[in-house]
Amino acid sequence: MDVQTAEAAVPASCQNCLVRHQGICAVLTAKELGRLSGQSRHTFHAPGEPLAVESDEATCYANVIDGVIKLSRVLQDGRQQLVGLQFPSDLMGRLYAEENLLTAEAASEVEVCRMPRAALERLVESSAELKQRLLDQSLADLDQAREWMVTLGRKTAAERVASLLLMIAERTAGRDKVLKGRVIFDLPLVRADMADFLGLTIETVSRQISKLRNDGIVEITSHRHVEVPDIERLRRRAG
Amino acid sequence: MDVQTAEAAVPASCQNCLVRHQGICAVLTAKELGRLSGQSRHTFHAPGEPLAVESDEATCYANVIDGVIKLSRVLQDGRQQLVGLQFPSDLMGRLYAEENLLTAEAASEVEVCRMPRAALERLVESSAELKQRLLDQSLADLDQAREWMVTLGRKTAAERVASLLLMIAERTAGRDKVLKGRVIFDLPLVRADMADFLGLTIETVSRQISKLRNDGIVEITSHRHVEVPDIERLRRRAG
DNA sequence: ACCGCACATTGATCGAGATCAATCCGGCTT
DNA sequence: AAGCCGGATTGATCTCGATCAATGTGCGGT
Repeated sequence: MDVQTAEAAVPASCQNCLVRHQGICAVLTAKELGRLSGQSRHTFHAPGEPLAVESDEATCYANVIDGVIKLSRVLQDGRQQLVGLQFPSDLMGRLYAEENLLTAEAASEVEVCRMPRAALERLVESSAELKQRLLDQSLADLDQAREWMVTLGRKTAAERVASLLLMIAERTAGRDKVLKGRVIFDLPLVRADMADFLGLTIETVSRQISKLRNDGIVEITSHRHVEVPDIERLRRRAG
Repeated sequence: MDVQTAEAAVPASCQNCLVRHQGICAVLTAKELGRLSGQSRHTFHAPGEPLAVESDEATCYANVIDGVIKLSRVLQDGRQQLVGLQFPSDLMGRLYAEENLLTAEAASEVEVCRMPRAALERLVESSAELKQRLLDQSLADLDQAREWMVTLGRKTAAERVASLLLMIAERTAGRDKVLKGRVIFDLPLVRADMADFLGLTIETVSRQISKLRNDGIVEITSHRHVEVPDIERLRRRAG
């Protein structure tokens, strides 16, 4: 009964949310969820649409519901580097930052749940579990960022492209299909984004993908749809 | 009086510690410090000595007292990438990790204060301030790692070397001398380490340093000692 | 003072990936 | 169906940084 009443108290907007039981929402009580959802709004964004711009004032956090968001930094002369991707249930926004350190834009069609900075930060102060969750998340993000430093600093173009496909396959696994080693997914990124993530040019990314295709490591139809017959072979290519 | 008695309760080993009022120790009470110091031991390490090895069991955390520690990952074939540096008052060790994700080794002569994993983790559970400090630290580390992703992915060799000198100058400032724009410091890294941090070769690092010297951006005597007459000029070179 | 060794610099050449330049392809509009 | 347009592929050439190879330099030991 308790469970049912508690669940009944979950706000309607959260009831059938795709990430209700993932990410930060997983550790919130119905009451906390209620408080937060009162100040949150779901918004939808087309590919390329900016959700946050570097050095703008940071006004809100956003929980990713669906789609993929790319995080990037640009140098004065326009050179761009993607520094991370955010998948559903990831929280977008650097905790405690007064201004955005990164630019965030929709990579694919995206749905997010935006909430004001103060609302989340207050909740963090009152919920040790939430704070723990955020600590765990930032530690995992740090691990990932360092993993990419190795990719960017020491891997060849071929290994970089394989590493990216592998990373996306792994983060997507479960959401899409996996049949005894065969992984199927859709790339959330266009070639230019892949190049900006990997510190390469579009042409080099394209050539390396062609090579992977010729070698039977991946099967690609329609530029975005990827099938990996044997994920271990891909892993070996990733260095 | 309270302050004095509290301070008197600070364990002798912490009383004149160089980082007593920095890093995680800054937020600990005399009592907490006492509990922790009972299980801690100061150790000294020569350059090159490993303090933790990738994929070994993680047995302890270590607070850096003096010197610099390099964090790195190596690929199977021996290619190496430094993914971070730890300066005095930084805590070495990935929170909650059962095994080391990175190799840590002394870059210079190093003094650390080692404590068992369980001791620190228990303390984190009992001190919200400590947990907050660790959250702040991991967020800052994440910012830095992403900053380096830009350097590794999109900057030229010349910009990378300038970026590294700048970073070390900034993290060292205060510890060493700064006189109206002129920054003086000692490199904690040999050329090979710099190359592994920047995703370059020793030769390229050396050539770029020579170029900076010829252009009057830096003055270098004895390979390790660096003087930067105008830090802003260096910053412009860093892209 | 000399040697030896580790680290650093400098030079010559090579090659992976960038750049420049055509196509190519699939989805949309008219 | 034709035309267009953004993204992707493929090819030719160039360039930055890697690689290969000496040479230089400072420091500790004898």
